[in-house]
Amino acid sequence: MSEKKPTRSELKRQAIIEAAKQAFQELGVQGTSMDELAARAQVSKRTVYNHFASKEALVMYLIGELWQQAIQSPDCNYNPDSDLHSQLRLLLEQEIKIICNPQYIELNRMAFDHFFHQPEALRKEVEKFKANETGVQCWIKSAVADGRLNQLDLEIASGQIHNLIKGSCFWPQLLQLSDPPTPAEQEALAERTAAMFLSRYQV
Amino acid sequence: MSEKKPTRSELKRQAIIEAAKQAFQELGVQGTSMDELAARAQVSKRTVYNHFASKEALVMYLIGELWQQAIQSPDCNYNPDSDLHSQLRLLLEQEIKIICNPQYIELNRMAFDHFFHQPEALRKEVEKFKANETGVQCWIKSAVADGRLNQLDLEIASGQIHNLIKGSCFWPQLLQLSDPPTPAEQEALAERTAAMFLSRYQV
DNA sequence: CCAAGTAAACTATACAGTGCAGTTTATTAC
DNA sequence: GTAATAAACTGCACTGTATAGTTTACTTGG
Repeated sequence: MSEKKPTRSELKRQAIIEAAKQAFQELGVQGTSMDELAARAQVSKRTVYNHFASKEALVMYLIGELWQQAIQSPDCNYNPDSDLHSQLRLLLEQEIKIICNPQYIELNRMAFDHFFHQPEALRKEVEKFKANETGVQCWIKSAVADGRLNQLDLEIASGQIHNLIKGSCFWPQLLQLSDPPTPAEQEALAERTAAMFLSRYQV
Repeated sequence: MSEKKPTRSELKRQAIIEAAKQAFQELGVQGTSMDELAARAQVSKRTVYNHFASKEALVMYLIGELWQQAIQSPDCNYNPDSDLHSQLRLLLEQEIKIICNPQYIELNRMAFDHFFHQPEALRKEVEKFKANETGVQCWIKSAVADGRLNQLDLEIASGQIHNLIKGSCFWPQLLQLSDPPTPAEQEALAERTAAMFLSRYQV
């Protein structure tokens, strides 16, 4: 019974947030008026403004909120006693799964929409996501130190991996040019990316 | 003397087009009002509407015009008697040069801005650009037929090359996340992309 | 002369955000 | 239980601004 009852105010707030996520994704931030938004949330426009000082504030809140969910990045987990290929493949599968997550795409779509003409602000937002790329970098570093990969430029090598991945399952989805890949396609992508990377760099 | 005199009307038209290119790139399509545009072109707003029936028509005209300049794709040019690596490297350098062309980026930025919330129309526009990718495909096919590359899936293999390239010199520039690469950087990109591709697929 | 351009006012619409009077809901006091 | 009270929600009219596109009366270059 420590379960709390959500107050009415809380319910309205959630309705607004939910409607905003939906509408912003569907119509774009620019394309969604606050009247439209209030109608979707079945809430008076005044109430929207009681919860969020401005449209901008609402957008920034959503970006911040969704951003939180996407932080957790897979660990390094380099294992000196096991096959490089299967290790890398597994690591990439994890990264791919995160990137393919529709919410992750949504967030990026909204952020890009909002920031498309503010390159400075966009740069800042995107930097946050760079954190997700450190897992692979860490693994590569370990494998090089262990003498099982040739000397390489860490930035470039990990960049190559991420370009191979994102080119298939991030950019096209961001622009809705293709549907998100199925789990089977995700596995195939991890497989061939690992294969290509190791062909190039494995000792 | 067959050199023609641009009529005044022609001059005005060009001024409008020039101002539009500039303004749309700088402020975005949405962010540029027809008043602003006319002011930049030093032309009365009515004159803009005499040349272009609507803002939409102007945008579509620009997309079409710029698009024309970007079509010519490098030829196949597979040579059975020469080094694979240097051939591929050269081919990629050509493709990279096209992709890095600021006008090419501009065009895509404008198109994406305009079409971001019309996935269907965007898909159609982007398909036109797919033509640019056939050069590499043709080369790969020739090299495979010549027995100097292993069997491979053509779509996937050429996709890998283009993902490696675009991840470095298209997507980031499209979103103005980084500056266009210098010629030296372009060469390095061609070099390491060719190297990676051949590590994976060369016999 | 006249086709084209010009300036400026005008129409119509859309939208962010505010003000306010009245209503609902939840809490507290009796 | 019920009345008083505070807080949140509602509906709606309203302000101010931005912008696409039009109209009109006037000018000018070829």
